[in-house]
Amino acid sequence: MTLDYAILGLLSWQPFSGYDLKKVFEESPVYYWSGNNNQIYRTLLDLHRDGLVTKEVIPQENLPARKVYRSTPQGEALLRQWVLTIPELPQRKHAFLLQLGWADRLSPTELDALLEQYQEEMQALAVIARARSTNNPHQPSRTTREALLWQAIGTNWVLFYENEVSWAHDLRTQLQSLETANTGT
Amino acid sequence: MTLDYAILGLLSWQPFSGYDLKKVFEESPVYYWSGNNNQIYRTLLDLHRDGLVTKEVIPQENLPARKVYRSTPQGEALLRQWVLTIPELPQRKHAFLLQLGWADRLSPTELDALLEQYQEEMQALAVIARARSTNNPHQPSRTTREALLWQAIGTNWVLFYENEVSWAHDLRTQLQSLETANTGT
DNA sequence: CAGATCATGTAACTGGTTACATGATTCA
DNA sequence: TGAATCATGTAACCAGTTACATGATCTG
Repeated sequence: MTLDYAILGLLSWQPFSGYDLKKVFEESPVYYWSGNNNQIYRTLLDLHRDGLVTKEVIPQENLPARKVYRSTPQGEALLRQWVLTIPELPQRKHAFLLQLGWADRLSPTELDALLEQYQEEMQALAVIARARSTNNPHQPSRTTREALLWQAIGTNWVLFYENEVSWAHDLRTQLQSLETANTGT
Repeated sequence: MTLDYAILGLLSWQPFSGYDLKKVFEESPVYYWSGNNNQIYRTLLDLHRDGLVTKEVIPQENLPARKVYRSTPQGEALLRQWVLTIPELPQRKHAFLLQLGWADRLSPTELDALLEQYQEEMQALAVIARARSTNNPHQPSRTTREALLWQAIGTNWVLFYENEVSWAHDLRTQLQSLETANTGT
């Protein structure tokens, strides 16, 4: 799994509490996980048990104590080791493609409506991704190189969505010309 | 979940046994799942229990009986309903991007090696995807339109990988020019 | 003789999601 | 008054993977 490394990375940059992390996961598209408590709190316990992070308990009046985690040298070492690891292949779960595969039973109008909706959703996500890649507080830029890297990560998401947009657009025009070819005869 | 619809789709096209389906999932990149028995056999039982498919048991000498499934009118109706459903957003699990986010602790050589490897892997997958999109027995083409749709599905995968290739390439040249800018001063 | 292919299936586990629980404080 | 924010955590569940088990037959 990668959630532990994702958290370890963030903690190697800044101290965070579980609650903070949850918000990072919710707000940043790079951290694709559904900001869900369960895993975050449990991984923090694991990381702490393994000596990869330290835990500082900060009591608060009338609120549960904040537990702030920081990475240790062992954590840093493990992180560096992971970063050098051979790259994992990106995985896509593209249910819509399967849906399309059996969409020949739809009328031309129904099919185009489906694709139009998809195209618009992807367009919207591209816009959001572009906006967020420019101003995102959840990414470090301690050096020019690090800023460039995070810039590239943002760009990757933008390109991904834009790719889908133009693909959907192309398919729609292809379908349309096929339609006119059929009726025009 | 979508595995049930994926199977229902295939069965609406051709009769398949669990074993057949397993191979389809293994061989086709569109059906991203790891051709794993457990889920396939269990979904088939579920689909049959719900009257969406029929089961025909074909005894064989010295081999376990083949159980061949076919979709029923109810299955076809449910499939059509699903196909009309609002498109699900594609999900990416891109661990490598996270890895990159913390890769500023690597030397320029280490970092470039990582990206080079990624680029090559994506290039290889693009080639495979392109080859498979042209000759794939696991996709129906009962009409021109259906053939076009499956063609588009294949193209989507190719574009996805090619997109990653050019992204990685761009990033590498950016990093390199940053390097020479630094050392050149 | 070892390993692949045909064909079924089950057990155990990991990863991830949703929903629940507590309880004070602030804001509309 | 109802919802959001701060901050912790647990329970129950679903999806998906790996590995195991059987046993004949074919291929290198």
